[in-house]
Formats: sequence, structure tokens, C-alpha cells
Amino acid sequence: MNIGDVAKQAGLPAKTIRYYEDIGLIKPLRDTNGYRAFRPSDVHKLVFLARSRALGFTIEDCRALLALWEDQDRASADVRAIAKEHLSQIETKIADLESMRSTLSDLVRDCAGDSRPDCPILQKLENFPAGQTQ
Amino acid sequence: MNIGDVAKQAGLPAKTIRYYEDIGLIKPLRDTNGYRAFRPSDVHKLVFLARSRALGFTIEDCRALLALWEDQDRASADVRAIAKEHLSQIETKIADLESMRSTLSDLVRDCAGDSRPDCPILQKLENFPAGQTQ
DNA sequence: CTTGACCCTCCAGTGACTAGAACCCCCATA
DNA sequence: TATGGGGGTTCTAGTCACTGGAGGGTCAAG
Repeated sequence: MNIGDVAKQAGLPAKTIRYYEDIGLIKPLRDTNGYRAFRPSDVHKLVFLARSRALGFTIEDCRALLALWEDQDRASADVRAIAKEHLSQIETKIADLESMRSTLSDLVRDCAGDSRPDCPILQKLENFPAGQTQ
Repeated sequence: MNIGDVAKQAGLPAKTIRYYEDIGLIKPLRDTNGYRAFRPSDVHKLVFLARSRALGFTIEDCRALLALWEDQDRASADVRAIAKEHLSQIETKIADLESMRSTLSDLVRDCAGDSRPDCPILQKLENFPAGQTQ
């Protein structure tokens, strides 16, 4: 199977698939003309990768998950540990973003948004306490 | 004022401040020894930048906000537009992360986390519909 | 005079791609 | 047979917002 078809099946851009080969996540064979020749197992892995990435796992998480996925003797707990760690990172991010949202929506609410030069948003950006997350 | 003191005042690493100079956000003077010499207005700008960045504005947003901040004749509406756009991006991100969280926490909940090799997380990563945000 | 804290520049790396250039390969049509 | 289009290939460099490190200069105190 060529890269274009695989890209459709996995829902990933061809560029991304080449990149995944570069960094060693997949190792497709090659045809005599140099084209990548994807086996069903490669496609399967790419689908797995697409889904894991969509859930926000990092590439290194994905690498670990793939290794566990391929290991018949892995412990369920190993996978769970990765997922739990990731989940807690997601929860931290959500909390950060919610605090940003609340500050920002206060600012926007207080701003008349007219043509006068005095803007409460800029005033608050000068004055509210800094040092939040990113 | 030297960069170390400014860093403390603004709550930014010195490296970041140098970077902000590199990309033209600030233009501190120089002492004869080559050290950056920050005026109060530079410090003020850096505080503003730290706060805007803490609220998740991109550097380019910050550049625009700084320009408006310095422009006596700006319209309040311009600032509000940037803030509103940013707010809606934050809200999209939160929604994305919440959908990740709900899927992931389902997965984690269903996983015994023991030493058996069958793991529902990996099974679901093979099977649930892909194509979410990132 | 030395030590240690501070400052400087420049280069490279991060994560996860993405854009683009310059090229090769294959098939169908005129 | 040319040619056009749609694949494929490699390579380099760019993205964003820093961050780390090497290798050095400056300054104040002891």
C-alpha cells in the first residue's frame, strides 16, 4: 500500500507519516521504485498513533504505548500509569485555561469596546498580579 | 537597571528578556560596558508582557497590544477584539481538552491496572473513532 | 589578585510537524 | 511519442517561544 492510501486510512497527512518513519515509530518496507510499501500492521500502527495523538499523548507517550501494545506480556498497569499521568496533565491544563478564561472574560465584559481611548483591558494588564501558568 | 534586577521585577527569566529584545518587543539602551540599561518604561513594558503572556496571548498578540497600549489615540474596540478572539480560542482549547479528559478517564476507569496482559486502554485505542482536535 | 556573581554573544535544541524545492515514476490521452 | 497530471522521493528550513550551554568579559568585595 502506498503512502497516499495509508494517509487516507489513518487520517494522517503523508508528511506526518514520513515524519513518524523518520523518528522510528514505524518501519515500512520499500518497493523497488523506492516507494514506501505499508503492510497492514503498519497501517494498524498508524491508526493507533492517530488515535493516541488525538487524545493528546505526546510522541514519546505514543512510542511507549506502541511498545506495550506490541508486547504480549505487558502489564495492564504500565499502560494505565501512562494514561493516568497524561490525564492529570490534561486536568492541569484545563484548570489553567479556565483561570485564563475567567480573567479574560472579566476583562472583555468590562470593556465598552467603543472608540474611546481608555480601555479597561489595557489598564488591567498593567495592574493585575502576574505569575500564572502558560 | 541591569537585566537581573529587571528579571526579578518583571518575573521573567533574563534569557526571555534578551529574546524579547531580539524580536523587537523592547529596545533597552546600552551602557558603555555593553550591558543592557533598562529605563522604567522598559520595565513597565516587560511587566505588561509578562502579564499578557501569562494570560496566554501569543507574542504577536502582545506586540499588537503593546502598540495599542502606547498609542494614545487607540480605540478601546481594537483591544477588545484581540481579547475576544483570544477568549474564543481558549474556549475551543478547553472544550477539546475536556473531550480528551472524558475519553481518557473512561479508559482509565475501565482498566484494572493489574499485571494481566489484556488492557482495555490499548483495546480502545485500536477501536474508538479517531479524528479529534489536537 | 582572586573569587564569585553578574553580564555578554552565539549556536543549537525543543515538539510535532509543515512548507517548499527539486527531482523521479507511472499512466492515460492526443 | 510527447505531455500532463498525479503520485512518490529526499532535503532544507521554518514554525513558536523560549531554553541550555559554551566561552568569554565586567565588577565589587575580601
